Amino acid sequence: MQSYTEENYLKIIYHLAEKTTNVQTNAIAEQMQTKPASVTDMIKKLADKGLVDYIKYQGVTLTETGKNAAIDIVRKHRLWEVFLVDKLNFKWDEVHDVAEELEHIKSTELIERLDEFLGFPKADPHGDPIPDKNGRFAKTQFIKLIELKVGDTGTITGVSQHSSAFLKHLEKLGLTLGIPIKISDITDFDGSVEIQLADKQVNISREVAKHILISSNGKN
Amino acid sequence: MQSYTEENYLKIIYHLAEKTTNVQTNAIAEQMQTKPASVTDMIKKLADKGLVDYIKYQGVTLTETGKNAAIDIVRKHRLWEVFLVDKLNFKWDEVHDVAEELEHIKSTELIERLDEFLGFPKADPHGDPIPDKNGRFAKTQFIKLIELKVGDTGTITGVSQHSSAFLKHLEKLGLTLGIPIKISDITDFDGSVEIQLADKQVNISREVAKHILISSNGKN
DNA sequence: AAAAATTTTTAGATTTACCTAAAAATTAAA
DNA sequence: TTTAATTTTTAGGTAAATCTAAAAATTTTT
Ligand SMILES: [Mn+2]
Ligand SMILES: [Mn+2]
Ligand SMILES: [Mn+2]
Ligand SMILES: [Mn+2]
Repeated sequence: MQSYTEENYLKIIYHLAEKTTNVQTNAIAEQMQTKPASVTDMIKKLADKGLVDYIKYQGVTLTETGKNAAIDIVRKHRLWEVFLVDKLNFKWDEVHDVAEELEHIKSTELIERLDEFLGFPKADPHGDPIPDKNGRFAKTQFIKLIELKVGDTGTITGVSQHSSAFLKHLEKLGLTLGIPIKISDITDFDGSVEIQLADKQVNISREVAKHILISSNGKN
Repeated sequence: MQSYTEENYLKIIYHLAEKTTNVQTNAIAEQMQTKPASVTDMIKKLADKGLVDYIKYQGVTLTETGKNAAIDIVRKHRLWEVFLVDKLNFKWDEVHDVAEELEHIKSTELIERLDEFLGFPKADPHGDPIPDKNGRFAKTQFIKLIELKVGDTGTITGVSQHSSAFLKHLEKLGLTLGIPIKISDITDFDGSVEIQLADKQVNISREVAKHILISSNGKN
């Protein structure tokens, strides 16, 4: 059994490992909002427990055990987010912090029943996949909206930025999950993207377009 | 803001204060499953924070602030228990431990929405009253089943013992919340109580009868 | 391949919540 | 009202998770 803190380290290492194989001390420190020296201490502890492989100065990778533990926490986090949005009517920009706490509640029974209560959802309110109780989930192939060309169509199925400010912005524009879109223009001047929605057109900056994930209906 | 541990101390002091005015160090230690020396340490800390009044060797009492904090934790505990039973189909003997963890999740918004989602319940699965968001709740006047005389009738509305063993026992006998009962006999030999239910008679020991709470329909 | 910059680790402290053992105060018994 | 038993506190320490400052290793730049 891991401590609250150890669980947070595992989860953060897991997420960082989605981008780089060997996760660096400084990167962990930044995510954990702590100092590199503290990270080194914790890494040693996790290595002693067999949760990470660690070579001094070379960063860490999760062991199979460590990865499973991390995925379990991700599962809990995302299920709780679904609960908060679907059952308690939270907005998608309001759920992350509470889920950060709820994910540490230790009860397998609780999570299985919650999963059932929610109807075994496949994705959380931000479009991120929810691992099943065996830790399995489809590695979804999203395209970043910014990679689409004029005329391409698709459906918004995720975001790669979870800050409240960003999510509220999308909400205001009507760019929420499940919304079908078509790229109507890409501005020469600043590269901003004009998007055709069912009832209106909206213009978003490249920065915003980078963080919207699309399941493409095929290019044209 | 209190730590997880401080919250547990406050809650335990609150419950102990329902029986005695000045709560003793040893009593707290027993409930907290820790040593008296540790309790003294924590009491000093809580006193410094203005959550308890403390005179050396004289025990503690909660301040107004401390009491409010304690009631808030009790509220969360009981609401989560209702959630677990009503929504996730846990049995009344399975919810306490998980609620012990959930009660520490820090989000006023979460609890208010949960309360609403549950339909603003007035009592938890054990019949204990749930304080409203202002900390107010009716001080329910229960009679212990053991105090009833032959011929008295009433309804089971609470239990004063929350152990899984006890609750499972009651469940098996059909003695659950809301069940109307009538005392049909009190055995001379061992003082055990014979109870008439809608469809059957059951016999319970004095020890069990002590921990069943009845809202009386009046004596006869 | 040095020098410079960056990253990571070690060393030594701090804080929180514990602990044991022993001293002090209070309460109960003789 | 002494003595005995109980309760509570103090003193001194431990383990987990931090921190700062300084040393060591690695990487990047000249
Ligand atoms: Mn989240
Ligand atoms: Mn999410
Ligand atoms: Mn309970
Ligand atoms: Mn209860």
